Amino acid sequence: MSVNKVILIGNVGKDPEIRYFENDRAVANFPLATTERGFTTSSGQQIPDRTEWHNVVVWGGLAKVVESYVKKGTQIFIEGKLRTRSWDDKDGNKRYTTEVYADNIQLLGRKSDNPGSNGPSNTMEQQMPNHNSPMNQNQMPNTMGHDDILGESSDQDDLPF
Amino acid sequence: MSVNKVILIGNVGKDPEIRYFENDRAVANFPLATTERGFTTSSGQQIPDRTEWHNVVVWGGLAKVVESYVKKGTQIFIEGKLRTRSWDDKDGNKRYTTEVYADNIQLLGRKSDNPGSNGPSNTMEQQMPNHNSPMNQNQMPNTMGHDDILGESSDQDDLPF
Amino acid sequence: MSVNKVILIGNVGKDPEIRYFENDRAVANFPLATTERGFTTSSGQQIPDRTEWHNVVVWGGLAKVVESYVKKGTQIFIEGKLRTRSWDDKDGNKRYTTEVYADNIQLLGRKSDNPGSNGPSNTMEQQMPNHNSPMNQNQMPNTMGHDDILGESSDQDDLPF
Amino acid sequence: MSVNKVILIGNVGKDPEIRYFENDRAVANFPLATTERGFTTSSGQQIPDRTEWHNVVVWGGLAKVVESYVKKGTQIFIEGKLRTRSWDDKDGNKRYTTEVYADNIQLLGRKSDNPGSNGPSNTMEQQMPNHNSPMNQNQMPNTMGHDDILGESSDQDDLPF
DNA sequence: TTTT
DNA sequence: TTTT
Repeated sequence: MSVNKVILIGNVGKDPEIRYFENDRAVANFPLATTERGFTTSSGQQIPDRTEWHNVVVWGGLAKVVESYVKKGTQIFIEGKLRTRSWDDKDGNKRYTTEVYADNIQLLGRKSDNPGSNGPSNTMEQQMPNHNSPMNQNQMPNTMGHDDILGESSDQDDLPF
Repeated sequence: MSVNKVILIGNVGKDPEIRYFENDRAVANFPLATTERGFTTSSGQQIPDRTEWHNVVVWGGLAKVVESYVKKGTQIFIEGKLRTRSWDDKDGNKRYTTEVYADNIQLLGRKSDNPGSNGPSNTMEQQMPNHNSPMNQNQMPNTMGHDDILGESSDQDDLPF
Repeated sequence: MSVNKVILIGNVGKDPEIRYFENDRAVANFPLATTERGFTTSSGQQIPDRTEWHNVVVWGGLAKVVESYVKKGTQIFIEGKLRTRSWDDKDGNKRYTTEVYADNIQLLGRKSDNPGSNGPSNTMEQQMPNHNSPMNQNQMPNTMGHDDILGESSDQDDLPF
Repeated sequence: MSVNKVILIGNVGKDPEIRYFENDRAVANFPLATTERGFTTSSGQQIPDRTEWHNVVVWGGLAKVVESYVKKGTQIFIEGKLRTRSWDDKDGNKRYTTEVYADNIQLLGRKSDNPGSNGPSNTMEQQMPNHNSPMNQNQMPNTMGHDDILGESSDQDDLPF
């Protein structure tokens, strides 16, 4: 009776952080930026570009692939779902963080961008969606303090799209 | 260079709140629940259902349609994008809230579910209507030659979902 | 490097046809109608509603659930992928049919629509995407001759969406 | 009451064909390939890669952007809808062709992949620009406080995808 | 007919 | 706070 789906294409803001748990279970976290192009309204008002940052979480085997192949700057496609978890801040206040749990990741860019293409021919898709373990709930709040600026990316700013 | 898309099907948690601004611009807010079915792991662990709550925001003409036709309990499809905004709490701490800005909403279920359904034939989409040129219409009158009647569908009535 | 995704919400045009193979593998086929609302152009031209028919194919365990719970008239959400297969018509000409291979189906409508809700609490999602078996390629062309009319559905036609 | 959505990421198979009509209306057509990775089944059977070809149709202003920036080999993201049209072949038989009508296209890959990239900063979307009210902008200047630079990303260069 |  |  329900659908909860997120589809993103953007650039990874910093190298993913990977943590391993006792049972060799892994989780990767990284910020992803999507940028909406600005425009000029009919009344002449300039609306600037707007960058949105998404907290991406990846579990299991897919996290290990992320560890190997996703880095700061990588352009990726993500399919996943939204999840908001709560945690207590240092003042004892309840805080909420919304994350994108990815179950499919595609690295974008052409072959010529990826000279060292000798890794696994992996579609990076999870066979079994991870349900929320209790451990999951207890985790620290993450990836809320990125220190990247995507605005300066003159590398991509003169693309027409 | 970017995609930021959310697709949800769920149930509205409470009647939408609508606010109007000076220029007759409207915004609607409501919570939407999506529920993931629980399951039993291979090791026998019971994973319960998990409900996710999404903060939905709707601007402009679509907000007015929401005001008329969406209410607590309504099952809807939403297409939109993620946006995280910050605000300062009473202790001066920066807080973040992630919302889903809807630009397409579809009411689901049968007519009998939607009592107030006498309004405009509105696709509830914030877009230019698509490219139905006359030529297009002529090429494809009714593409595959169906001649049934899909009305009075009391036949959904023994479905388990 | 690739994404091939289809998302549909529509009404099933006729009862699904289910076929079973030797290894208890099942496949279900049915037509699904999506209807785009007509509108009036700025120049006053009337653009009528337009119904699109999709050939939906469902494999494996999901096909069995379809057999039990999907019927003519059912409103469903489908997530799947596009696949075009070829076959030879009686004159020896190569023909092509594009189908939507569903890997997630959600039945829509409210509880009150589904009084007999005693079936499996099934999210109707395939764990393993079906790849194309040779048998698959040899199948007969299907679901191209529906005999339903969705246009007469006065049951849904006065909905505002 | 309906949703008809297609999301593709793939490679353009040949240079788009553009046709112009009397009223300066344009349409672009091109094939797009998506490739599903092969795999080995649990019983040891080798399933090869499988490439799917999609007929993409683009109308209006977006067609002109396609003319300028999309060519054979380009990796693109497409959002659109399915449409099946019929035509009569030379033997008078009715034939059907399913096409993807694109209403949003994003060029993927880095600038260096897109030599002719000196055109308009165009999001290639057939929609009204979204609801960036000034208020919106003021509420969320740069939401999460990043201060990195994501440019000169030569760091994609050893990815296997 | 693309791409990896 | 919804729904099944």
